[in-house]
Amino acid sequence: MTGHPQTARTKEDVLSAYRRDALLKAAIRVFGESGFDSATMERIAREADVAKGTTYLYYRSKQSIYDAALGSGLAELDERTHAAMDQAAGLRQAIRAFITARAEYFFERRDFFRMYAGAVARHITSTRSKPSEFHAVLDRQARRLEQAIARAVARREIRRVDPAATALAIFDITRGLVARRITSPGTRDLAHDVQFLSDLIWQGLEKPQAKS
Amino acid sequence: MTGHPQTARTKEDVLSAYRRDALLKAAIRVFGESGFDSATMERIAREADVAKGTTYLYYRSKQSIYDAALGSGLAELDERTHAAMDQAAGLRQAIRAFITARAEYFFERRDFFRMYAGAVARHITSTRSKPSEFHAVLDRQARRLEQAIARAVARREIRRVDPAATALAIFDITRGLVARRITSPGTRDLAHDVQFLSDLIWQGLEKPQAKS
Amino acid sequence: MTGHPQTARTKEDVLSAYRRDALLKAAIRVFGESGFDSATMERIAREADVAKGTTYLYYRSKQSIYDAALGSGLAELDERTHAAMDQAAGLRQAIRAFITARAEYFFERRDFFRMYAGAVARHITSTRSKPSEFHAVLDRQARRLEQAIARAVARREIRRVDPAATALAIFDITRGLVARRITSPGTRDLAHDVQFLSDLIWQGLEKPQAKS
Amino acid sequence: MTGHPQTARTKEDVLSAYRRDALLKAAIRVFGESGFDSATMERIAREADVAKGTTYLYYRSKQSIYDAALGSGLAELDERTHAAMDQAAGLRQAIRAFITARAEYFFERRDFFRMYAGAVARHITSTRSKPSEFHAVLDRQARRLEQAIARAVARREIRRVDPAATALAIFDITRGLVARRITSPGTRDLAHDVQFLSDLIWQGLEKPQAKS
DNA sequence: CATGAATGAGTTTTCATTCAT
DNA sequence: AATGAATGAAAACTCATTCAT
Repeated sequence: MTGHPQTARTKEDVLSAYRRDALLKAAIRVFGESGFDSATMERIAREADVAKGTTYLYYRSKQSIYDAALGSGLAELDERTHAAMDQAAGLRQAIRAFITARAEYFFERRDFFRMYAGAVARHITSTRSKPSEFHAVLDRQARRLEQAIARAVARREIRRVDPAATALAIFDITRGLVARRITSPGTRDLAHDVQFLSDLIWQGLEKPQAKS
Repeated sequence: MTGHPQTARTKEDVLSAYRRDALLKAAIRVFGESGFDSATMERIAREADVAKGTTYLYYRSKQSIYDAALGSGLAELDERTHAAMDQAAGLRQAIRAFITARAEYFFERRDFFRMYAGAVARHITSTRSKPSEFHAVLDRQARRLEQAIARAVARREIRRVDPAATALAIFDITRGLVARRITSPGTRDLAHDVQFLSDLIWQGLEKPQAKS
Repeated sequence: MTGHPQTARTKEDVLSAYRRDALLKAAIRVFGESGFDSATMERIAREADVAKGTTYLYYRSKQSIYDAALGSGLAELDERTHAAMDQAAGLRQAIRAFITARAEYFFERRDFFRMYAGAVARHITSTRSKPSEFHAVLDRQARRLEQAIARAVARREIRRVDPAATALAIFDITRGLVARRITSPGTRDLAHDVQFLSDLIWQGLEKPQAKS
Repeated sequence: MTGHPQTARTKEDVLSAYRRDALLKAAIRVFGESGFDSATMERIAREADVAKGTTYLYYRSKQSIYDAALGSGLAELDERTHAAMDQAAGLRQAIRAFITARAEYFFERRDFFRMYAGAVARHITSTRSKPSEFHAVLDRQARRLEQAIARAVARREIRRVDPAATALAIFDITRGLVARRITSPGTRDLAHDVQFLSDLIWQGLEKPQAKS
């Protein structure tokens, strides 16, 4: 009202954005370590260096901060995946890009991966099949891969496979790979494993070679 | 020792075994529906038709009944898987048997699958890497498949692949398949999907055909 | 199942009834002293000599124990009022009986009166006009007096007045009387005040004397 | 003192007075709708169009704004009541003026009435008999009516009654009338009800007619 | 003066676990 | 052994009040 017409506003906005982000980061860490139920708001607050009540200034409820944390990670993951796939020439490259991008992202953000894995489990557990924003996001992510496969089939790059089933298989393999390397700290080189899985799938998709 | 004739002892044993089993079945149902944290001892007891306190005569704690329930399902699953694989001639059959046996078991016991999926997530989630009986069991299950693959490599039935990595990929694909069909009640026939995945993997493993 | 087929059951029932009652009494005390919002379940539990959690074995929620406590007092009050009025011959006696019975009940149970007064205020406060069981009970209580008045009008015992409005006025006067004597510990004798108010109303209702 | 010319001081005073008033109005609205405990400072501030913190520049605490809001309404009510009674010739008119003035005021300010009713209940509820400004104000209001009655007795306008008890009865009847019409939106005309109650009391007070 | 972000005490409710019968 | 009443620790969430800007 009196003095800092723009600077003040901005400064506040920056602080506010900083808090939201710190809370999100803390939430990912805590939810990743403990899962939804065992995580406590108190701990999230402490890790974000704010008081318990402050959390509720930024997120309405435990569920809401959970959703936001999950969503933010998923969005970033999505972005990375697309960017990587867009660079790829041909399905073979696309598949490798898909697996690599996701695996790398998850490794950078192990806590997020834990949270993500928990969300998948939660999704399976919950009997009541609410439409679930989460399910929608997963679907969208799989769809991209699916379309790439469908196009490859159309242009006879690979044999006639069910694009959806194939995409999901790649999905599952990727998740499994990451899960394993995160729980049992990896022995070998990640790229090596990615290469192996890419090849496995790729060869599985190739058109049968004409036999002599 | 205090005068109970043999029969009485036996009768008690029977009742006791019956109770343990009823509790386990109830636990699988409840943990499957609600996950570890949201499941309540009260509900497990009620579904097993015993009083809440009785539960603690058979299992030391919530965690312990959880472990037992999970373990019992895993053991049965293991058994089925072996039985099916033992019938198989050649790796191709073995892979199909593996996928089929597990998928069928999970479909018969959806609640157990939910519990299992939750356990996997819990396992990923928990940072503290306690040795974990669960991990050991999973490992043992994968090992069987791994060995079959290793033998196939040795006898040149398939190309030289990393048996462990391959086995785990098949694991993941199977779990993903079941998860999807349980959450989004399937459209198509299970056998069809199993066939597709078996083929995908199998073709991925075959020795490159000699090109003319 | 084994030994005390009837005694045990009964003993438990007695204990259970005792607890419910102790909780109700404690609730009346605490709600009476602090009103709904400021009362705490912890304090109710402590005053009933049970642990906090125990309260929830007998009443589902704070609201529910509040309702039960209020309801039990209202029922007793109602009973007393009826019993007293049934003894009365003629409206004049009935009115006095009504005021006396209620005032005496409230004096025996001051905490209940406090709670009752709070409930009336709550009822006025709450904008959303939910049907409210409470309102219904109050209505029923007023109705009895109203009917007595209506009959007196019909048989020309008193002048033609609106029975409902009159009944409510007597209601309000009674409540006011009690409230005052409870907050400012009375100087004079209760019976005296009751007599005065009865006369005031009664004379207000009498048929105008024929003037000479 | 620090250089503000007189006008500035005044301007500030005006603003300050305006704020205090807006806060009081908002407080009455909010306390009336929700009662003391459920009302929030946040909401009062919002309805007064100031920030939460500002409230504390004008009132020390929630309790203090509550007291001020209640007091301001009571003062206005008092004023109106006096003005109306001063116009009245004779006790009969005075009683009607008393009831009418109060009822009308409460109807114009329903939220204030709700707050007032809550305050009465709060007053009954609180065991600790702090001297209570509120009690004093109520007393003062009753006193005026009481004196009018006492004078009427002295001049033999009415029979010998206890002026205090009578005044309080009229008080209670008035409050009850308003409460009922506010909670169960009235059917009939207010003036009609006021007339009825005035008559009821008046006839109750008249000197017994000489019987022929 | 005004603001509104931050705090943390306090409240209801749930539930694993114990224990007297 | 079986029961289920009792316990109390723990957790989400609210809100009066403070204080840096």
